[in-house]
Parts: sequence; structure tokens; C-alpha cells
Amino acid sequence: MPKSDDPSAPEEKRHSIGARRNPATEAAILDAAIEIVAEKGIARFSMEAVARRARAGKATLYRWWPTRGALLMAAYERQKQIGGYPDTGTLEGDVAAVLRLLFDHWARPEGAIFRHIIAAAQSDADLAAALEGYRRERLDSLTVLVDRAAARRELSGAVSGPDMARAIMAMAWLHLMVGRLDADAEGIARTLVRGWVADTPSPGPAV
Amino acid sequence: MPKSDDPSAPEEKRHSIGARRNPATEAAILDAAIEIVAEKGIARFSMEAVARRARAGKATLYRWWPTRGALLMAAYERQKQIGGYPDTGTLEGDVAAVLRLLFDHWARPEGAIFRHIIAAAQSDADLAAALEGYRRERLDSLTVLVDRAAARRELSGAVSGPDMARAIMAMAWLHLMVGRLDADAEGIARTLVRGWVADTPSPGPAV
Amino acid sequence: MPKSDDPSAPEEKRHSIGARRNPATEAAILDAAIEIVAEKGIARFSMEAVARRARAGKATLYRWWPTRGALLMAAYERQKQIGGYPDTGTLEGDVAAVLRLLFDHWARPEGAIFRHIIAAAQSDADLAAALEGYRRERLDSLTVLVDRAAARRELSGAVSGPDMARAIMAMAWLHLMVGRLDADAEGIARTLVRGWVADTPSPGPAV
Amino acid sequence: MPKSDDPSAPEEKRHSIGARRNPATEAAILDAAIEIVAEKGIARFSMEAVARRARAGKATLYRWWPTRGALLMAAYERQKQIGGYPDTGTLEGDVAAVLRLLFDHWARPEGAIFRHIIAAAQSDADLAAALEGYRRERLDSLTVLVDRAAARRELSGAVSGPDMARAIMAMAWLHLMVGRLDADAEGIARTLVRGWVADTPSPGPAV
DNA sequence: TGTTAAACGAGACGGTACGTCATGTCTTCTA
DNA sequence: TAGAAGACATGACGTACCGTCTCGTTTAACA
Repeated sequence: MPKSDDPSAPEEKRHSIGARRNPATEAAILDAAIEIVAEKGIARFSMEAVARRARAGKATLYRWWPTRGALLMAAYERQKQIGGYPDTGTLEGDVAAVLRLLFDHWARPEGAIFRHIIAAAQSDADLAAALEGYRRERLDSLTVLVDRAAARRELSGAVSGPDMARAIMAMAWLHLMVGRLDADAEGIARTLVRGWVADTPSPGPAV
Repeated sequence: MPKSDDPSAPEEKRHSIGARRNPATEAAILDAAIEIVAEKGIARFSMEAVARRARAGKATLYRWWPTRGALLMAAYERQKQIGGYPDTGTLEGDVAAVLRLLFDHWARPEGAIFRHIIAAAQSDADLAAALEGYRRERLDSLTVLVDRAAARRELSGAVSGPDMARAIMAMAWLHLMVGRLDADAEGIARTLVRGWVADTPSPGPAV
Repeated sequence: MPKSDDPSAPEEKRHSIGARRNPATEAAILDAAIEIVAEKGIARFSMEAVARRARAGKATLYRWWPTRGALLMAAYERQKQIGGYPDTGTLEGDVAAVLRLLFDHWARPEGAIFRHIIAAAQSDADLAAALEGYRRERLDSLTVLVDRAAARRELSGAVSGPDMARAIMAMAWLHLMVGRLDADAEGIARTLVRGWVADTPSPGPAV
Repeated sequence: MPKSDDPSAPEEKRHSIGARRNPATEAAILDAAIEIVAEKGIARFSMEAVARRARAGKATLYRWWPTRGALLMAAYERQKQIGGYPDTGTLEGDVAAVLRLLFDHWARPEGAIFRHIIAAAQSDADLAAALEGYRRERLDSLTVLVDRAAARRELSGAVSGPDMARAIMAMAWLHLMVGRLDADAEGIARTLVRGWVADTPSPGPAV
């Protein structure tokens, strides 16, 4: 199958709707992008292939998403829906739950896009910036876990909230990047939340 | 020489040395690979460019390194040299030291190759396998920190050694991938080593 | 028929034959070029279409023929075969014969390429140079007519041989460019060869 | 204005003047066309570029000039002004004068458009028809030379007036198409007007 | 002492994708 | 309804790499 990215749907040609963005076109393009990644994998994801499948002009793609990475990011944002974090009653339980949630999401074909976004961001400054924005937003959202724990007076005070959030994210991303989404979320949570050292004779005042 | 990746050294032509691998050729290729990444960035790193710069035939490259990723990995291994981990007397200090070591290494142009290896491994199964092997080796080597702490009777026992090693690696990789190699190693170490919750009256059975 | 330039012949893939030009590839490309012009017309003649039909990579085309015009010229030279000029016994007869020969040649689909070469040369300096070389060669070959006439002691001496050749070519090209290849060759020959003015009281010494 | 064809004049926006052609718009478009050809050459002449430079909508261009060729022709007609032919007293002198006039005109940047019109007509039937009309008109106007010569009783009668006009045009166009506008107009005139053969004892029946 | 086999530089080859440009059609908005 | 603006599908442009191939040369290992 050298050509044909089988735009199977006959899908009547989309004309311009005047000097402004055509939502139908945008939808067709993002849908095509998601489908290609899910079906063929990221290696077959190219501007060319997306345009072919969406029956869109390449110029149209480049008009709205100047790079492959930007399109990838847009496609990811269109289909992600993680929802809120469950309240298990303990910080450790909450951390395990959020990890499980993420691992499940990323294990799905569409969710797999995210690791390729991180990969592409290594060579694409624009995408890196977009990813950084997204990352900060996720970090913020992780803070609710910590806030809940604080409200429960669960925290030791040795570690700041943002630091905790970063550590959770680090564990999640590592497992994503190395393809270990079947990891034991509870074990990871315990590793993070519990102290590694016996804090009886704390070697000094914690900060 | 159509495009001149300026193989500046005239570098007398390397002929075959018989029916066996020519070390001079291998060296020239790996050197060219490292230089290209350092000078032009990963985007300009291609089998074509390496062959051009090393004055080598493309077939020679493919003979020894079947994929771009394999060559990248070989180039990385040729120049890395992290050395042993210092003994600071506490686990937290040791963790901070190893993070600082890694961050410094990765901040150098040659060190930057590593993040592109991780990125490339997302689309290259062979490279992913090679990276996984390398990762396990590094995890093992991190265990010495934990062993030293155990010998000092520093550990609480709540978390296993391999789990700790994985957490350290996760923090390191996250900062590598998001370009935050200027992060506070001591703060990260504290976040990992100290417990997040007050473990006196555990508020309930942890799952 | 959006894609498929129907490379109808299955035509087993042509591999490289080493670091040198593959004659089979060259032949396939030139044949494809000629066929496309003959079947679809010059407007459908594009590097893209030729590559598609010849089952050749575009890079291969550009390697040997850097511009559309160069390829057009090569295709024309491959199929032209005008042969020698007949000897009718008089200069006027010879001129008429050569015009008739040219008109017939150009009226064939492949012959029609030539007018597009002249057209393309208007915007392509390289092609213009190639065309100029070809034009001089044809001018030289037209001189044989004049030489035969001189041998017959037919000439008046008022006009030089090269000037006559240029005039013959001008008449031929004009009719080609304006699509009047059905013109009366004998009439044109008479117009050129006979004097327009009564040369009884020649208004002065010729030259 | 994505590419800036530097519509240097700010040139207050031209609005519609109701349901009829706006002469200011037409003028701006034709001026832009002429300028682009003169400044950038024919290769950079495109409907897109003209619209950009004239600050006109592309639809407006297509409304009035359905093809690139039509616009080219209109632009040429807008700026040509050859004027009448001088009377030198002999046919040969008149022919030389008209050739000199044409060569001078075509040598100017605006005049250079004409050869591209001829070129474009090779692939554009509409333009070819327009050019043919223009050509006939020029042929007719050349007849005045012949009529003057006839009035002077200069002609031999062997060649018809229209045939002479065609021959003059052929010589002019050839030199235009091959970029030889510095040619010797007098020599060309002599080649046409004088007979090539000694017409005393015609060596045999022509043809 | 030849002969063989592999390594090597070179680069042609069929491909795919790139990112840009022009085409001719369209729709909306403004006057 | 003319006109400016510009989105749109299409498809060619010319370039860069991909991974495979064949060539001719060089040398060590084998016969």
C-alpha cells in the first residue's frame, strides 16, 4: 500500500468558508492525526499522511500547526480526558490512584501519543515550550492531592507541595518513557510517600 | 562531496585492511557522529551526514550500526565517563551528589546525546532494548548508594533498594527531558529521602 | 485519475548498478518524458509526472537533468531524426523541401516538443544556452543547401550563405510557434529566394 | 500580506464602486503586472503576486482576466506604443527601419513581455488565439510598407505583399526568441528584399 | 604463491517526506 | 454587486535522507 492512506470515508470535499478557519477541516485533520497514530504508530505519522487521510492540503496543515510537534500536541489535547483525582483518604492512596489513572490512560493507543510528544520536544523548541506549559498545568493540578493531605494534617512538613508534585510526575513519566505502564502503582506511591531513612535522629533541622 | 559537511581534515583515504573491521574507520565514524551532534544538534545528525563527515561509505555505517539509534547509542557510550559515586556519609547527601554528577554530565554537549537516545527509543524497538539494558545497568550501579546506607543502618525499611534506585533515576530523567538540569539537587534528594507524611500515628491502613 | 500516471508496464524495479549512471534508468525516464508529452501534452509534463511514470525517484531526475527544460531537450534529442536534405536541383526547391520536412516532423506529437523547448528557453538561461548550441548546429547544416546552389552557380551574390540559413530558420520557427505547420512550403521558399524588388536599376552596390 | 511583494505605496484601500468595474482597480492590477515582469522577470509573475502587489483580491483578477496569459496580454497592450513606420524611400530601407524599431522596443524591460506571451501561448489556447489576432493585425499594418513600395513601382511582382509581411515578422520574431535583438537590421532587410538567385536564365522549372 | 573473501569509499537508485508556492474556487464581510 | 481578504484542495516544486545495491580497490587469511 504505497500511496492511499485510505481516506475510506468518501467525505465530500471541504471548500473554504471564507477568509476564516473552517472547523470541519480542523476536525478532520485532528481526527486523522489521532487515527494514524493509533493505527499505524508514530513512525507513520507525518504531515503528508495526515493531509492525505484528512483530504486536506498540506498548506492547510502548515497554516495552523507549523510543525509536526504542534499538530501532535493539538491531537493529544483533543482526545485526552483524565478527569479529577479520586479521594482515597490518604496521601499514599491518592498518589497510587493518580498513577494508576495515568498509566491506564497512557496504555491506550491514543494516550500513547504523549510519549512521542515528549520525544519530539527534544528536537523542537516550540513543542518543548508547549509541553512545558502543559507540564506546569499538570503540576498545579497535582497540588490538590497535597492540599487534601495538608487539610487532613497528614504531612510531615519536611517536603514542599510542589516538590512532591514534581516527584510524582517524574515517576509517572519514567514509566511512560521506558514502557513500564504495568508497574505497581502502590509500590511507587509508597516509595515516594514514606521516608527512606529512619527519622529518629534526624541529622538536622529539615530546612 | 556534494554538500561538504566539511570533513576538514584531508585525512588520507582509509582503505580496507582485509576481511575484518578497520578500527580507524570505526573511530572516524563515531568521532564524526559525536562532533555532528555537538556542533549541529541532533536534527542534523543523519547517517548520510555522518558518512559524509567521516569520509565513509554509507554501507560501512549500516554494516556495523543497523539503525540511526544504534549509532547514536554507540557514540554516547564512546564518550561517557561518569565514574564512581562519592560517599558523603548520608544517603541524602549521596543522592544529591549523584544527581549533581548526572546533571553536570548531561549539560555538556556530548552528554546531551542521551536525551535524544531516550527520544529515539520511543520509535525504535532495537534502540529501546539497548536503552533498557543500559538502564538496568545504571539501576544496579545506583544500588551501591542504598547498600552503603544500609551498612550505616540509616534505612527505615519501608522502601526497598530497587525502588529507591528507580525513584532517583526518575527524578534525574525528568529533569533531563524537560531541560531543567539546573535544578536543585539537594532539594530533590530531600524530597525523595525524607518521608512526606508524619509516620507517627498512621491515619489508617495504607491500602 | 489523481495519482497513477499508469506506469502500465509492471517493469521490474531498477536498482543501482554501482556508483555510475544506469542506462536503463536513463532510457526509462526519457521514454516516459516523450510519452507524457505525446499523450497528455506539455502542460502535464512535470518532473513529478515523469518520475512517476518511469518509476524513478525524483532525485534521480534532478541528478542528471537539473531543470525541466534540460529534460525536455534531452527527450527531444532522443527521438528526433530528420535525416539529410534532398537535392531537388534548385535552391528554391531545396528550401521548400527542407521546410516541408521540418513541418512534417514538428506536426508529429513528439516533434511538438520543440516549440515548448523554445518557449521554456525564454525563462531558463541554461536551456536557452543549450538551444542556442542546437540552433547553430542546425544553421550550419542548412549551409549545405547554399553550397549546393553555389556549386550550381545559381546564386546572385547579394546575400551571404549564413544570412540565407537564418532566414530559412526564421520562417520555419515562426510557423512552428504560431501553429501554422500546414503552410505552403513552396510559397515560403519563393518568398525567400526570389527578389522582392525589380533589380534592374539596383539602387546601389550591394554591400 | 504574508510575503510582501512590497506594495510600497500605502495606497488607500480601493473599495467597490458598485456593481461595475472599478477602473482604479484595473489600473492598479495592470500596473502591478507590468512592474513585476520588469523587476522580477516573468518567472515571478503570477496571479498571486500581482494580486498581492496590487492589493487586489485574487477573485477580482480572475473575474476580468481568466488566465495568466490573458492578464499578460492585457499588460502588454497597455504599455506598447510602436507608432507608425518611417518612410525611407526604399523598401529595403523601410524594412530595416521597422526591424530596428521592433528590436529597440523589445529590448526594453516592458517590451520583453512579448516574448513571454509567445512562450505562454504555446501552452494556452486562449492566449494563442489572442496572440493570433494581434499577429494578424500587425501583419496588416506591415502591408503599408509593401503598398508604399508598390506605389513607387519598386516591386518585382514575384512575391505577394502578405508573404513579404510574414517574412519580415518571421525574422523579427526569430531574433526576439533567441535573444539576438542586437542583430544587424540592414543585413536582415537586404537578405529579405534582394533575390538570392541570379534570375536571368532560371536554370530550370522551379520544383 | 596465488586465490578468495570481506571491508571499504563511492555514489546511483527508488522512495517518502519535507516545507513552500501557485492555481483556481469558494465564502464572508464591507462599502 | 464589486471588491478585499484569505481559507481551501490540489499538486508541482526542489531538497534531504532513507536503506539497498553494485562497483572497483585493497588487504589479510586461506589453499
